[in-house]
Amino acid sequence: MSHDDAHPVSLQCGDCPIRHRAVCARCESSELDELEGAKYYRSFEAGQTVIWSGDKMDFVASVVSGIATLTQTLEDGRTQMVGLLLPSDFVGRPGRDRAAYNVTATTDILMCCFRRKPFEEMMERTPHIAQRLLQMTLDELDAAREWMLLLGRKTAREKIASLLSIVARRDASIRHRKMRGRLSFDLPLTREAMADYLGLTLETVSRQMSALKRDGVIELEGKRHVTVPDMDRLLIEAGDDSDGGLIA
Amino acid sequence: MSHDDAHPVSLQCGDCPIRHRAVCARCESSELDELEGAKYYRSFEAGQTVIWSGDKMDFVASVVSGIATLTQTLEDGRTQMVGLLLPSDFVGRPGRDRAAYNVTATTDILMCCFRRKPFEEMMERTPHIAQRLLQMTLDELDAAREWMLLLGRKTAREKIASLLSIVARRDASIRHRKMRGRLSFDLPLTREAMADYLGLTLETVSRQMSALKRDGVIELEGKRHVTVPDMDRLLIEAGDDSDGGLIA
DNA sequence: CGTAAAGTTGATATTATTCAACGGAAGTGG
DNA sequence: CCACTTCCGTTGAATAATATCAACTTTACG
Repeated sequence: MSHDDAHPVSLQCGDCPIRHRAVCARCESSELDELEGAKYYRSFEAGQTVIWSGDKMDFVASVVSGIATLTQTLEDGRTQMVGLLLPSDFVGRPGRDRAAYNVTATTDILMCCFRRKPFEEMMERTPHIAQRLLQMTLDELDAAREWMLLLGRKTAREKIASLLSIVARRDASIRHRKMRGRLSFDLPLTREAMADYLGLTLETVSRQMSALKRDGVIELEGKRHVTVPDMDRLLIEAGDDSDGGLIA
Repeated sequence: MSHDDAHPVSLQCGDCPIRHRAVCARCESSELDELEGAKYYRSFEAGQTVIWSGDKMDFVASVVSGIATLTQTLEDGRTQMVGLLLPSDFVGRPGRDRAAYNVTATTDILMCCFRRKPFEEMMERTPHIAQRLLQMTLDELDAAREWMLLLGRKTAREKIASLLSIVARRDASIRHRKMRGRLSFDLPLTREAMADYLGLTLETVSRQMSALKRDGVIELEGKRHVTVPDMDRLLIEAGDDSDGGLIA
């Protein structure tokens, strides 16, 4: 079905780049040892489908590196992205054996996997895992609700500005930079993926990107590299609270 | 601030109508005894605000009866409903001391409350509560993502049909009826609340309700009582998968 | 090069919003 | 009991926003 696992990977949990943020974040060393023994890695190339909605899903996983998307579709092909999976994010649901969404690798990705049944048993025995998963799920629920506001009530221009703010924020957080003044980052999404995220057509995305560029809110080098001369200006364009914040 | 608690209520957990669905669903009788001792009831009248986004929130609660809404707003007043709280649904987030959303009573409601700190401590000790809360949160996340598809990609007519299907489904489930053939139910929302839920204006909601009525998809008695002569027809109008399903 | 994929832009069509007028039901006070 | 008001809902006409269809450009890549 796919050429994942072409390059088997081995990584000690102690050295794992997502050790402190993933579902295992709260585990103690003895708990980590058990996970260490059960885990296995899978990798997918950019563009590959990890799983189709409705398919049997006998594993759960954490994204170690790279970006994947969760999408839902209507019968006639209209599609809506419902989540963006970044390193440390969790895929799959304990207690459910079929995927509820399509999962697609946007860049090359590496995932740390566990067979579902053993993971579920481990969760029963290990409150630290369940606690962390609850916390992560609550965060995702907040993010989903924030996105509902965007989808239901923001204009196309505000939607684009919001997406750019979020990508900028994530990038600043990874590189330990402040969210002020001049910032630049790569946009890991095609115009079509942006459209699917924002509930727009790709033409509208393109037009609004051009408009933001024309108005000096952003600068573009090539298609994917964005520079924001004034972050506050972008946040205002996004229409969020003046504190620039997601959840209050 | 409000005239809640005008009629103090007392209810044994064993007799509680949401006993088997709420956050306490998995608790054993000894655990229930502990909850019994810590709980208190609050009631709100239709239209009252339970809590404002950003306010200090020192309790968590389950909705026992009635309906409440979770909404988010933009500075200029645009508002989006991000959740509908039905009996057994949980309000508040362990580990967070400020409300992230506005909570408003749509009908008169009764809530079973716990002070937040004691509840958090109880959760640490009682995996049954944490497990159930995780399950409920995952369900809410699925519902939120289903709603994202609606907000981002459905037409106004499909949005209305989807909302009616969901209310019909809930009503059928409560009254133990099948989702087939002729069905009728009360709509617990004003046109404005429907609009806030669906990311539309109230005029568009009104027009589409009229259109569905004109086309024979629904019948209306008064403004709030809806009869669906053919449920399958409504599901087709909603644009969901032919199996009529939410999550696959 | 030549081709495919991604992106841009223009013209036009469609959809939903906005602004405005109006109708009916429920509640209030004389 | 009747005017009066308010809230909720409906409908129409004009407008604005976004989608659709289509042509064309740029970039990446064999």
